[in-house]
Amino acid sequence: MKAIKRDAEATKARILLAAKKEFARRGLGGARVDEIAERAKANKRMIYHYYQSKEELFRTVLEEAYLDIRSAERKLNLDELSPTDALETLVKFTWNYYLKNPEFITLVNSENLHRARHLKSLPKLHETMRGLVDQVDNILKRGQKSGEFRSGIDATQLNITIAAIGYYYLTNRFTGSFLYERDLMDKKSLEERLAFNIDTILKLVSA
Amino acid sequence: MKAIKRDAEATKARILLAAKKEFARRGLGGARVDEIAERAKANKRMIYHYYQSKEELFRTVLEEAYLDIRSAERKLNLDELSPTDALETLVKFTWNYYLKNPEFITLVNSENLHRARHLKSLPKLHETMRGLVDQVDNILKRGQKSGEFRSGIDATQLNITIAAIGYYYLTNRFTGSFLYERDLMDKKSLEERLAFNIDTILKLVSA
DNA sequence: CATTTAATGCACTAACTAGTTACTTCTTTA
DNA sequence: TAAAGAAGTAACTAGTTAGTGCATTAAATG
Repeated sequence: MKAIKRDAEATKARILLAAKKEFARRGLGGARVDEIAERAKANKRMIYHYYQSKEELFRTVLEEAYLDIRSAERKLNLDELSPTDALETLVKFTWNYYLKNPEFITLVNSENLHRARHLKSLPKLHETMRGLVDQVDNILKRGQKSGEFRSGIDATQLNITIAAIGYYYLTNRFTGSFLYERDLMDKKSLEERLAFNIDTILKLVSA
Repeated sequence: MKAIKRDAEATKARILLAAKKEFARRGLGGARVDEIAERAKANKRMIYHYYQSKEELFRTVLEEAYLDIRSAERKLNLDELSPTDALETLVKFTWNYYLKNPEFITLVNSENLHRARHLKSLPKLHETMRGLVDQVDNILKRGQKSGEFRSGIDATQLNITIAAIGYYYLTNRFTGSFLYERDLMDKKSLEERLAFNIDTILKLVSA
């Protein structure tokens, strides 16, 4: 039975969600602890009670973000699809995940600005990541066997490329929309980009 | 004849260079004006004398950065090369520019975190950018005519993709090296990535 | 050489920010 | 039901940071 006025778990979760939004909006350096407290409808003291420091809170947010995207990825069950379908599904998924979770991109950018300092204390993520590369490697091998794909494609490079063509477009949507003088985020542009990305990847692997 | 102890131009330039480095290292929010002054071996008062505010200084740094990459791009004289060579040259150039000027990437990231707020007061950049897209469009048209390239390729999408496959790899080099458990920045990895990128683009356009 | 103009330096402030202290209020359980 | 422990609050601190006022010094000009 949950308490109404006092619920540690709920408060902790509210803080985490608020932190995710604030870190995504302003980056680690730009985020304000007071702002996170206000968004979470919690007292600032509670943040330090549950998460010790701003950096530790960031670390937790980052870990959650990576675990979430990888967990969603696993649910795709790519092994059950044909190699070509599997790859197309992965490209679509990656694109849509970035689109629906824009905070993921900002968090990763922020972490890279800090030279992956926080990630380094999260060794659990290695394994999760290895799984993804193995999965893509598997698709590639199946595709080669069936004659759909050419041989000699590096799974890590392909993975990076699939992420890159979506990530870059979305992370640079503001400067991009300005410089190319078109709204990169309207419905038509987004559909066009996704189609282009699928094309890029399929042409890259095809025999 | 240049003054020795007082040289407005030199001081101004030193401040700009120092600001570029500091903004690239920490982002707009994380950069410290005192640090810029120290790096520039100038008094903080001089920064405000020449650039009015931290944001105005950032704006200037950003404008310089965009003008510099576009100016370097123009020097490639892509129109004098065969379509395939021109495209390969552009992919190589983009990659090497990012590699040698890592601050460009960080500045762009920072500007996107701020929703391209500063860029919006720099209308001059539009024209410079239009030139680039036209140039790539020209290469595409020549390639289609010669039968090397397929038709129906959007120049803006291609441009974005050429930037994306290099940019993503390099901006995420810290998280990437950690997650993929390999040093993405050692000589061999960099060469491998460039080769993969050239391959990706050429397969994308080929007839 | 004298006067003006621009460059430079020091010391300051007003606002902000991560983190803490000291306290109150609620919930659980022996 | 009393006591202990956990959840929550408000006000504060110590340090930092962008931006300035004002005096000084060097170069330009007539």
